[in-house]
Amino acid sequence: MTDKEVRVRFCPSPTGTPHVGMVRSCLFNYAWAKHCEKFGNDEGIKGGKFVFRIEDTDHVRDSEDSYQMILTSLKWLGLNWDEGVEVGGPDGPYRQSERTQIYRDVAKSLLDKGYAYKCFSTKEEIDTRNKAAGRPVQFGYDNFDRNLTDEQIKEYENEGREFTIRVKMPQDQDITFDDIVRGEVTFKAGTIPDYVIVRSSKDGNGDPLYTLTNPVDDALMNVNCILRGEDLLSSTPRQVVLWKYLIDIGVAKEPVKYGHLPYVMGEGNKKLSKRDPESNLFLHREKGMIPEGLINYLALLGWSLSPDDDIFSMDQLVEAFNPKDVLANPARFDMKKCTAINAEHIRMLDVEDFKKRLIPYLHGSVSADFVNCDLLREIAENEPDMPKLQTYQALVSADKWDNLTEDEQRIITAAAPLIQTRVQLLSEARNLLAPLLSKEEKMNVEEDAKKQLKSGKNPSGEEIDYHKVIETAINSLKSLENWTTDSIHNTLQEALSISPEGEPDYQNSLNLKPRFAFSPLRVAISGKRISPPLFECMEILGKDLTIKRLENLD
RNA sequence: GCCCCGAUCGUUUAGAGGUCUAGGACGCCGCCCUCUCACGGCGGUGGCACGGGUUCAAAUCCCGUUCGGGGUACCA
Repeated sequence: MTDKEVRVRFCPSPTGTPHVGMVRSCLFNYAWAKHCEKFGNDEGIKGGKFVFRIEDTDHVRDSEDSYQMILTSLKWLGLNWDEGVEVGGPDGPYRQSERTQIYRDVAKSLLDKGYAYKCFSTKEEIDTRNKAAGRPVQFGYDNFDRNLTDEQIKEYENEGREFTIRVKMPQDQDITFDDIVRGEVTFKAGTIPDYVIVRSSKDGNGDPLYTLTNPVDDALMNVNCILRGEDLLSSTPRQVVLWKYLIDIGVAKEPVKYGHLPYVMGEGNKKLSKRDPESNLFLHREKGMIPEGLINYLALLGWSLSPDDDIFSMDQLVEAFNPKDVLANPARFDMKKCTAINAEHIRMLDVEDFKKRLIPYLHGSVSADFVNCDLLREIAENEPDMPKLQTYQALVSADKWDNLTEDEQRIITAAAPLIQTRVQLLSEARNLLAPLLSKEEKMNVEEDAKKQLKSGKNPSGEEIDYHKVIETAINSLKSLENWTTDSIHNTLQEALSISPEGEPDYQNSLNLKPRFAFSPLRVAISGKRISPPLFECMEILGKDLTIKRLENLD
């Protein structure tokens, strides 16, 4: 079975808020599994499975909230797994906290076979020996207990001393493996000391550590392709060695390939940390990144679809993706480009789809009681590691369209096509839609909009005050029966503006250039310098409200 | 200290010895379209870290240097 499919996995530790680097790793694993499933890999193996396992062996740092958030994230992004937590599979359970006995058994086998040994040295003893031998403290463990005699071991055990279990690293040969992303990587012989796989205890049943649980589970779950972060590159020789031992004791069946994905960096040259806002997946979501946009952008970090096309769908990614094409050098997360890519995907959305995705971002502007996203920001800023899970989940919850009033539905339906090219992030819709959703008869004029309220000159040099423009507009609109965008446009143009080129001059027009004619109206209607198209806005607002707002402009 | 990884416009990416006076995208600047803002269209800005090799020929291969990153945990 395992020789017929490529098996990859994503195995985060549930610590803190999901971040973009983690998502990118997950994405590439997902894409490769799906690619192999649909198109086969380079060796003609057709079949791919994506396993999702949780590595919760660090009881201090792990949290249930974090686990739930990871689930929420992957579901939101559509990165569905074939085997793993929640969905099950042949090699469960998929949470390491439920697999402790498995690791103990493997550790025992390793000990019996002589691939691992009991280490009674304490940290202090190791440091003391290093100091005495003139070695720096960073030298680390000196493999001292490897050569303990049976008598010495007995003696320590009788004393009741605690011991860890360490894996023997070959000291006389280089360790080489072929990294999918980086090519051949070699670690010099003798540079890696024997390492701990089980925490200290008196009976050898201490907590198993990542160094053991991770390779053991990969072996047991028949994973044959490991795509993971660059931070794990230097622990790979240890795993390469352990993997050989695991094959010998029958835990692993076949060799495994490694591919180390480059870091996602923040500004400058520092790794994107959990504290950086742009690393926080939920913050991106709150700002109105859509899954399509975020996935597209993240895939672009270290990979590209083609020389001249930056915008692509998950299907295109799956079809083209191959980890051997991933670049080895780290990439910086650029919010501007990420936002621009998101904007492209927003524009590609079906307008019905677009308008519904807007709803969670209109809190405060519509009647229904939606999630307060400002709370999310507050949480993220103050407690990046301890977010309020329920709040996040509320944002994920079902479509709220039906909770809107009929009037709100009407307005949003009419306005959605007007703003679709005007937002890069869904959260920007709120500002654009606010004047349309509001029933205020007098708009509060924003500071930079006030500058638009200036006089214009007509062709004969006569100065026309904006009050005159508004008054003329009101008079012409009052008698307008057919309240549509086109008729409003025609009416106002004939009353205020110069006639279009080639047309006869208007008889009773103010003869202003369009920007002088219409800017004051925009300000009266929206209170803003920037708004959706003016005449459409007027139609949506209706005649009464439009005229009221014009009358109430100071 | 030791080990490992990396280096093309501001950012990202194309480039696997000649097609490169280095291409695309985002950003930035300008112009056009235009009721504002966008969208769309057109144009511009801007880069092979440095030094040695190999070769008729190097962004591309090799070696150094520099700079950046990671590891050197009873974290993952």
